[in-house]
Amino acid sequence: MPETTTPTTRESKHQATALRVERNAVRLVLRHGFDNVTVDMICEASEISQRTFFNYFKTKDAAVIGADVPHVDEAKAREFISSDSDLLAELLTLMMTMAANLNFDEKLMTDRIIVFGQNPDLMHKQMERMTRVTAEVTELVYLRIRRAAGQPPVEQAGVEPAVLEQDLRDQAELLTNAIMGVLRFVATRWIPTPDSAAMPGASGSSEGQVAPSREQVLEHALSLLRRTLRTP
Amino acid sequence: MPETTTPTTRESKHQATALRVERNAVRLVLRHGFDNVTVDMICEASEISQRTFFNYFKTKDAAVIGADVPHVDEAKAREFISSDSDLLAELLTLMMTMAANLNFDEKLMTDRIIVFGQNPDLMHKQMERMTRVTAEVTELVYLRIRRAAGQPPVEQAGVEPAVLEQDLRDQAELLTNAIMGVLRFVATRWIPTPDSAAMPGASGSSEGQVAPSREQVLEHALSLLRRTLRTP
DNA sequence: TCGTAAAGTGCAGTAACTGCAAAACATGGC
DNA sequence: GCCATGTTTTGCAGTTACTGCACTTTACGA
Repeated sequence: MPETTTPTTRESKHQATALRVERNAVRLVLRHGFDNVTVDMICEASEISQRTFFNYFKTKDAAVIGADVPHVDEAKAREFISSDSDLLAELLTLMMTMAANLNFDEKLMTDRIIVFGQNPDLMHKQMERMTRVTAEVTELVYLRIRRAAGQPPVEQAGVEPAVLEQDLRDQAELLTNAIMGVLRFVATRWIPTPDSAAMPGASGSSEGQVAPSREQVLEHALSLLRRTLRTP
Repeated sequence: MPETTTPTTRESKHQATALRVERNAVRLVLRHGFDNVTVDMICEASEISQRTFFNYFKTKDAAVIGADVPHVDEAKAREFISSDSDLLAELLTLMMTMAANLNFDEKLMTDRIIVFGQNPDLMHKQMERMTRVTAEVTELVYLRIRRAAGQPPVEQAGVEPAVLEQDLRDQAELLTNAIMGVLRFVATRWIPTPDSAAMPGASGSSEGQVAPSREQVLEHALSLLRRTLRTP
């Protein structure tokens, strides 16, 4: 029962193949559109059999939007829970860092975002994935607002601590879901403008502002959100 | 070119068949689970050929979640735009009336909701459908908040009315997306409790509150939302 | 009652996906 | 270097959702 064998060949080869397939998938979809790309095409380009493809990815979608499921980073989670500044901003940031995952392949990531822009269905799939971790995020929000409410879990005067707690849970879930919507909004603004993708240089539009950075978009969305909430 | 012919036989027969298929689809899915129900099974139960099935419904999903796409009612839209009371509440109500559509078959509707509860994928599909009308709703919200802001479309002092208008559009879109999240939350609470579905009478749980009505759930969500927004 | 257009159907084909069992391969012990 | 062993890859056959096309049946208006 050899524990940590050579930490490489087996696993790294697997990862290399997965990455190659994902790249080919995204490239092909970018060129021909999702519906016009068959699994066989991706397989041929990646030099694997169809059966192997489905060993790597559960669905055709998965190859295009990426195999790795969004998840919450431990450290960030702790930081989030114990912070006391802007809840909305920090929650939104947290969820964005989940979406843009560990993948350090910059090209692949931006290409993917473009694909999302061109193919709403895939964007939905991605959002659907996000909702799979909703429960986790909700838990984090709950822990934070409970702490902020200054309540040790079940210590309360009267007869109904359970009710109050449930209310906090509901609030957490509600907030998480709402922020998910905001995230969707942010995502749409985040997609590279068709112009900027085509022409890095000035093509005719006056401003040199190539494509809004994540931070810019997020900041804009937040200020907008705050203003919106203040109005009614 | 006869305009309004007999308003019945042709069309009503079509609707009757569609309804029959939907009922069978929901019934079968409820009994066996979505993945264990084939289109052929639905066809056999409904006494139509598979080819006809796909003439009625684009996908297997469509038969289960219903053929009719959510849409905004003209009258309600106008009412919404010109109202000045609680924006959040009215927007949420508007979207809920979209989801629960014209179908007057009570049984079918509740069964469907149960199906949604048992099969998250279908719930997602339904939400995805909702997002298809996001643009429309956004437009309504925009019209309302623009009116509330007291701005006739493009009449403004300085050089940047376009910017202000775009900001209002962004606000509308953001709000719509966020409310969609709230709607999702409401939906989860809306699903009949497994208990109440099984046993109408008292089975052991103390309260006689069988299942929260739509109004109750909505009211709860709204009060929760308001409290949540006041806190941070 | 008949002609026409619409609705329903059979059939053949494509594409995503699954299970199974054989083949190819990598790895560690000798 | 070579063999035993477990893992990965693959081929193959089958299922299911879905589509286009051509043909039959049906409903409707004249």
